Amino acid sequence: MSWTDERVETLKKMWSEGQSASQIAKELGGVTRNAVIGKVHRLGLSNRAGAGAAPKAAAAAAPKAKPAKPKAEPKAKPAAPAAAEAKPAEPAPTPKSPARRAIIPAGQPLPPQPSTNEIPAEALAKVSEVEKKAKKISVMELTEKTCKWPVGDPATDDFWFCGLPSQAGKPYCEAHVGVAFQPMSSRRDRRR
DNA sequence: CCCTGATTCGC
DNA sequence: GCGAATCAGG
Repeated sequence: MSWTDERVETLKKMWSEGQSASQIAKELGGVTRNAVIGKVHRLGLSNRAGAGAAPKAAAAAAPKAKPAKPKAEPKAKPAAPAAAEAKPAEPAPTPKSPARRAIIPAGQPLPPQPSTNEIPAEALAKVSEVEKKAKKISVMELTEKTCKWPVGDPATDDFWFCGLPSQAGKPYCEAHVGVAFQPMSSRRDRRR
């Protein structure tokens, strides 16, 4: 398979939508997630741009020597130029917030329950976006791999669980993890 | 072990 | 340019 305009278009679209590389690969067919990621990088959209892309520009290119075990001596580490600008006003963070009363019946552990604290508009937007395509599964269908974020009022039939694929070890999907946990300041970090 | 994206490097 | 292999991490 080759990267036709159409396929690239789909790739861009899905990537900016937050789809994972494997999902995109599956959708396109004929390619692996590696191929997708590789293409994403070559296209220069490794960073999920599109909307609230925080301009984390000029990352200090630590002039540290890497004593590690270099397979091959790289020529240099050209710190990315990172021309970050274009800051489209973040669309209003979803005023769509019907009176949500206590979710979760009588459970004790309930990490979520936003509204009290300020959650990044981006995170909220992400959640509402996710809730639209949530699988809406019942409690019976929850597994180790499904997001267990409850939505709606348990007292009504308008209650379901997100059900989207959760990260290993985490009870929620990426989006819900974002609003469930405050300390999400440990991300975006150049490895190696 | 499941998954994620990131990077390298032979092709 | 491509993507498998590899790596780093949740």
